Amino acid sequence: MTSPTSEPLYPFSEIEPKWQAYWESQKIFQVDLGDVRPKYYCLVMFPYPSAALHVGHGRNYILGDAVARYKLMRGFNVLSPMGFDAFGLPAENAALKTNIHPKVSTLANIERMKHQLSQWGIGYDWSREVVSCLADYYKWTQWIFLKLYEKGLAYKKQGTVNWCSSCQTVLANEQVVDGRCERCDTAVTTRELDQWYFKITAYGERLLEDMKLLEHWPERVKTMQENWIGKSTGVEIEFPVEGENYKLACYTTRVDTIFGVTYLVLAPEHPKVAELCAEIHDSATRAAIEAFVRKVRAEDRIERTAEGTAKEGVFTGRYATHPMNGEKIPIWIANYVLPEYGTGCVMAVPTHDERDFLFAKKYRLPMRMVIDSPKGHLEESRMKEAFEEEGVMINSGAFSGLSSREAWTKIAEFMERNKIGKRTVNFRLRDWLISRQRYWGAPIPIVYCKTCGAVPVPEKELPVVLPENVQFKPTGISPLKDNPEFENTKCPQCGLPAKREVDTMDTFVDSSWYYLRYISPRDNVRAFDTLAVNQWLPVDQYIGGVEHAILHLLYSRFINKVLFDQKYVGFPEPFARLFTQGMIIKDGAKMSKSKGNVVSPDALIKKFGADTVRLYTLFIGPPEKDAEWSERGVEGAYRFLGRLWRFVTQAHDWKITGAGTVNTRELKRMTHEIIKKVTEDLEGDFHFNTAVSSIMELVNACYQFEIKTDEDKKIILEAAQSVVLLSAPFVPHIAEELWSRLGRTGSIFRESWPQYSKEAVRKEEIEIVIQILGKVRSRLTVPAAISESELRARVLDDAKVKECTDGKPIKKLIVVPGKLVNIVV
RNA sequence: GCGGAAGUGGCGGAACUGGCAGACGCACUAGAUUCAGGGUCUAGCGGUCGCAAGGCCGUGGGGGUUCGACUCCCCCCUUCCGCACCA
Repeated sequence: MTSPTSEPLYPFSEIEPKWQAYWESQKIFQVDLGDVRPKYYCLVMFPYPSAALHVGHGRNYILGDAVARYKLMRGFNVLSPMGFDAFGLPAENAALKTNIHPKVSTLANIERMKHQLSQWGIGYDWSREVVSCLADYYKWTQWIFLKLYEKGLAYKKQGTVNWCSSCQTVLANEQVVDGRCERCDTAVTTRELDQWYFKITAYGERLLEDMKLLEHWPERVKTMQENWIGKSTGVEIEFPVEGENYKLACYTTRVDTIFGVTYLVLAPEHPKVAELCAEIHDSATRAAIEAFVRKVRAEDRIERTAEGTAKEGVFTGRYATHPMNGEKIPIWIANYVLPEYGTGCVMAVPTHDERDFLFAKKYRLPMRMVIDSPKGHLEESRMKEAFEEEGVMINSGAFSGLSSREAWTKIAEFMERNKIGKRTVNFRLRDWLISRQRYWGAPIPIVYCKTCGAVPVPEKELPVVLPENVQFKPTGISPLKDNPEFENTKCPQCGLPAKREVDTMDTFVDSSWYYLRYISPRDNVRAFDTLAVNQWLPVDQYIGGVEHAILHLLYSRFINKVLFDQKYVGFPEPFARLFTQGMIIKDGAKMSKSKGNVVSPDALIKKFGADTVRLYTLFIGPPEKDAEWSERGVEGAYRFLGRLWRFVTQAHDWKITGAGTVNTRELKRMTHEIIKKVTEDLEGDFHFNTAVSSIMELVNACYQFEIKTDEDKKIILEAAQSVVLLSAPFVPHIAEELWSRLGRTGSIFRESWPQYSKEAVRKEEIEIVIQILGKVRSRLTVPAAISESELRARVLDDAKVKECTDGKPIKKLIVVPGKLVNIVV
């Protein structure tokens, strides 16, 4: 353990504040949007302003900063902005305990975070800071709402919604994780409420389709979005109801099993349930059905939709007609059919659907096999589970004998010709519920007028300012309801007294467009400047946590597409490249205050300096993977920086006196080799961990060098300069300091990234591995330019080869140029 | 169940397009330093047999392709993540 009283390995505590102040005074990160250099928009997901950052949060900012600094040195005009996703529940909940207004605590947290970020040496263009809870920002969030409203993409409807009893507000589907509130982990219940939605379902197809454009997004994120959107292709089939003049529509993806339908099932919420039951004259049966419907509707949504939940149902006493064979099909109501997916009515095929199988077994409903397994015929009476695979059609009229796959299309076509059904597409994606019954959010810009109805607040009257003097105790009704000054207004259309919408918007609306605002953050006539935005976006590199794979990233893509359709932006996707970094784990768990495993950066920075924390964070492992934080590892990084410091200062004074095991030519070659390696690591998927290890190798090699000639001085200086330049994006403070100690003036971030010379990288002599039957038996050092025939001769002449082959005939000699020779005997 | 990612020393992890497995770091061992500690430097560090030279085994398991497999193919096991009664 490094003792706190020991001398520092290098004067980090002096140089770090010095260079941080220098960067600020030199405006290194302030961007002139009109600069001639090619643009590079490097964006780190803006954080919620929490009280204190830990090293896990740090990884995010350090990665982004390393990318930004690297691109700066590559000659790009780099935009690296930062802001705060400042509305939201935590501040409001804290306020209930501390009595400090959310605005006050949020702004204080922002200041503290900014201080921490600057201590880390993270460079941003702070002149572009956006704070989503300030009126000059949320004014435009409200404007976005109006843009959706104009196109019918924001609407209000009564429906079953997720309710968190602890947060006292509704939640979007995306915010319910395993049946629990994403924020507070309380089990989510349901309520019937009249709420505002964004019609994201209208964009389901395009959100899916345009994933083709997201070449540089992680596969897992794309897969998660794909699953969430949940597109399925099937057929909607109409079943005439006996004794009625209407039909029940069923959605199925397995139209090939149509001849196996032995009953229909309605969701208890299906609109036709009441109508069907009204015709039932037996009052006891009717009462039983009504009781069942009431019971299921009252059930907890989450429990009801869990897979293991027992299937229950009642027979309605009514029948439908099978559209293909005219059979009489009983109509049931059951808990396992969901009202919101498909048509809320399912054609049941017990033989080929496991859920229908279980239900049919329980209620002794008939089954009919219509697809034979390729492995042999199955008897309905002996089946233990449904056969859900493909096979050969049987008992299916004219379609018998076809493969089920073939029959699928033929039956669908037949149905379309005969107007029985039509092919349709279904999505699992639901509309985005954006109303929240809490205080700390952007008010929804709608006014309710007795004569005009719901009227959008005109753009000119934005922002609808969130009043500050509000009792925001959560009651399940928006606290703004208790503020007559806010609620009472005049109808923008007729001027008569009217009431404002009192709900606020989901904070994910705030964060779904902030990346546009950074381009013209102080513009008070429009949300963003289309021309400038089209120049600067899509974002070249977006960096953030994978926890936003669905929520924020799907919402942003959606909002961007809405703006694209209205020609406010000229690009269909907002983020060209996405990088999702892994979590930092401590003692096997994610860092959190409640677990008490939080590693605070403040003490570490004090003890080892920010560069050490940065270096270790980058070196800890592949940035996209989770990694376990280790204090020992931090010390290793610190020791390396000490070694780097000593090396560069000694190299400058020509004091390198290593054992001389690395010669002049070799050191030059290594220098260029490592410039190449580090550059490739950064150009690829941010392999910072291997980039750092390469730099370590070069420093190690330099310590093996001995300066004897003037040429040696030149070479060691080149190595030293290269090491400093290459490490600058990772450890900017020490790099600046060493750069200046090497006699250079000005910021190292105004320097160009080093270029390697192909000439210097080339080896004159190479070591060839000699394998016999794939096993390494010998090595041979030969000139790099050696001809193959010459190499063969040298190999066969090798003493070790002669010994191992021992007169055995050589069957084959495989030569991999520049690498190895394998001898087959 | 479906989908995704992964499995390499005591640990974190390297390994280009099939070509020397274990780079770099941590931990550890021994030694050096007028050496309390820390720091620094030198050497060692997958397993196993051997005094050594060297041999054999080794990238979750089992098969296969190949002159050659951590890498490609087939089967299986395990872990993590996402979705999940979506018809």
